[in-house]
Order: sequence, then structure tokens, then C-alpha cells
Amino acid sequence: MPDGQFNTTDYDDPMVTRILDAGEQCIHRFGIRRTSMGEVARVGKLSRGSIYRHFGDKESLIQGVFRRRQALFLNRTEAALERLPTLVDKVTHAVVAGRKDTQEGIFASLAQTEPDTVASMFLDPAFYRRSVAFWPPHIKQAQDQGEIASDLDVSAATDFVMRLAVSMTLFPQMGLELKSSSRVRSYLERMLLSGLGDGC
Amino acid sequence: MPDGQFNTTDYDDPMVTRILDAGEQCIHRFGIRRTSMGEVARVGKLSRGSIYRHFGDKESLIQGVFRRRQALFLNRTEAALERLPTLVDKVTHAVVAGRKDTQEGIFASLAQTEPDTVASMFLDPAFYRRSVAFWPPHIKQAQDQGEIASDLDVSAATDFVMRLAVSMTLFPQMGLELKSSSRVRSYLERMLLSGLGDGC
DNA sequence: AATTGAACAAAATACGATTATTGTTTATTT
DNA sequence: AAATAAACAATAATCGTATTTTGTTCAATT
Repeated sequence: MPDGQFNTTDYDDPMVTRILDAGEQCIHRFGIRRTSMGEVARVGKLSRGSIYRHFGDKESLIQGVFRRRQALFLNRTEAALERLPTLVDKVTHAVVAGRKDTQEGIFASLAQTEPDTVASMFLDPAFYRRSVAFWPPHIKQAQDQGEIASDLDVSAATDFVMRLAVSMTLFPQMGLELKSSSRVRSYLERMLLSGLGDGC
Repeated sequence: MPDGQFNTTDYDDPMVTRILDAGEQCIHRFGIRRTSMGEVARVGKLSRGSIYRHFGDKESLIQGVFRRRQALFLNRTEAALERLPTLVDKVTHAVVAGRKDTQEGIFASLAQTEPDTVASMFLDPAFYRRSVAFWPPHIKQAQDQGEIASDLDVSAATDFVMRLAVSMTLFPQMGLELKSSSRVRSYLERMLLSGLGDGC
């Protein structure tokens, strides 16, 4: 609120937290379309004016809720990945966690009431921008450890990892049955590291 | 119409062709929602009864239009692939052709009026079933030619090819800029054949 | 034997009046 | 300073009703 822009959201501000909590609760219960700013205010026990102070409009509030969810997902994932030794383990974890989030979280409930909206979000390239920025350090580390080739551009490797991760999250089954995390891991170990080549 | 089921569509039947032509034209102009069976009948200069004879309901007609489009795409693609030497060339062609189809064909006009519907179709696993069945012969051929490893399950390789092709069609850019077909080719050559490994 | 055209009830959609929500402003409270 | 509450015009959602469309049937036509 200092500069009149709403680009960055301060997750430490207790008022912002209350607004986002209430907003997320409403989306969870009613969906986006049937969530009104007045209802969010009532649920969060605050005034409509405060919401409009922190988020310029309804669109920004909704966006804020999903951005926070995604940030939380990335933070938790990052923390988990730090404890995993290989890139294969990391991508496997990301896929399993991503599936769980889409099948159990706010997306699952939204998919019940507004499936088309969810589909549009999942196909929006902007949805994956933050996740793309997430991988390069892990790619570099895998290169340093000799797990993957070092002659490869980091952004190219990131692109590839993202495509595999997104594909396996959006389509749990695309010809092969890749349900269990162990199957996901062995599939990724093969495809991620060698593709269709013989690996040597 | 012989057995009362509408599972298989006879693209040689001139009546079926007229219905599908009219249906496709209506979807193209008005979208799915604003296309009525009466309008399809008027455009195709036939009776509503004939449509209901060949397609049980509106849903089946719409499905029929898209199935024919997809069958046409697969036929054209198959014909083109037969003239291409390597799997890399084939997947590259499929991606470029797939992008063109989604950006210029019936999907492009539908995306204008009903973007959410198009998004839902693209995320429906059923949408890719026929395409999945399309690849195994080409995989086997690539294995015979020594382009890709022969120790790999054909269905696993198909799954991988499909994931890459679908991903690159749905997301022309996912970190990397892969606009021109030459860039698509060199990207696929690397990722498809070696993944992130060094290839040897 | 298939197509047509017409009739029909049931379901879906379009329409217009009414109500609710949005986004802004202001004075008041914390 | 920020949050609140109330007022406000503009926009959007809702609701009951009129209209269209769907899906079915059947006698007439090709």
C-alpha cells in the first residue's frame, strides 16, 4: 500500500494474512464465482474497505490467494529438495507433491464447482513462471555432482525438467501407468538421464 | 445405424459427411454452445431427423466433428511421417503440425468464443488416446534402425514421446524459446535421445 | 430403406426486471 | 496511519417467465 501498486504481497502483514485466509476459505467453500468481497470481509471479520486497500480488486485478491498457495508449495518443496541427493529424487518428489496438491488442495475443490476455470489456469503459461525460476540452482548442482551432463545449457535443462514434471502432474497416465512414486522415480531415472538413448 | 450404436462413424457415408461438414462449419462460426441442431440441419440442407439418426444426440455430433478432425490430423501426420527418416524428425513434425492445427484450425476459433471449453478438452486424457496408439510402430522402427535403445519398453518410449510432443504443443514456451521448427528439432534431438545425460 | 417434415413434451436457453456486488469516496473510529 | 462503516453509481448476478432447442415419434416422401 505504500506506492499504490499491488504487485508484491506482504505475507507477514497480519491484515494481509487475514484477508488471504478468508479469501482462500471462501474459494474453497463456494468457488471463485460465488465468492463476494462482502463474504470475504464477513468471514475474515474485517471491512470491505481494508480488502480494497490491500488488493485493488477482486481479481487481485483471487490471484493473491493462488500466488500464496504456490509460494507455500515452492517453499515446502524447496525445503524437501534440499534433503534429497539427486535430481531424479528431486523431480520425483516435485511430481508427487504436485499431484497431491492438485488432487487434495484448493484446486480439487475448485475443480468440483468450476472445472473449466481450473483447466484454464493449468494451461496458462504464467502459472509455471515461478516454478521455472525454481529449478536452475538444482540443475547446476546436479551438473557439479556429475549426475547430468555439464555441456548442457541450464535453461534448456530447466525447460526439460519442467516439461516432464508438469506433464506427469497434469497427466498421471499418458500411455504408461505411473501411479506409485517408485514407478515415477524409475521412469524419471530413465527418461530424465538418458531419454530414449541407451545411456552410453 | 445398423445396430443402433453410434460408436463408429462412417466417414464414407455422404450423409454423415454432410452432417459433420455442417456441424464443423457451425462450430467454427458460432461455437459449440450457440450451435443448434436446427442450424446444423439448415446449413447442411437436411432434416433434423437425419442428424438424430446418425448421431444420437448433440454431444455425439460435437464429438464426431472433433474425432473426424483428429482422424484427419493423424492420417495426414502418418503420411508425412512415412517420408521422414528419424524419430526426431517425426516428433518434430508432429509438434509443428500440432501447433499449427491448434493455432489455426477449429480450436483457434473455438478458443475465441469458449476458451474454457478448449482448455478442458486439452486437459482431458481421452483426447490423447488415439494419438498414443499412433506411435508404437514408429518407436519399433527407430529401435530397429538403432536410433534409440532397444532395451526400452515400447509403451514407455511411447509415453515419453507423447509427453514431450503434447507438452511442446500446449506450451510453445516453457522457459526456453522454442518457436522455429529448427529449434524444436535440435531441442528434441538432444532431449529425446539423451535426456540430461551426456549421451555416452 | 433412408430421408423428410411435422408434432410433441421435456429440457435448456434467452430475455427483462429485480436484486446483489463491485469499486470508489467520505467521514468516523481505533 | 490504518481500519471501519456507510453511501453511492456502475456493473454483474439472479430470478421468474417467454422462447427456443432437444430428443422422440410417426406418417408421408424419395
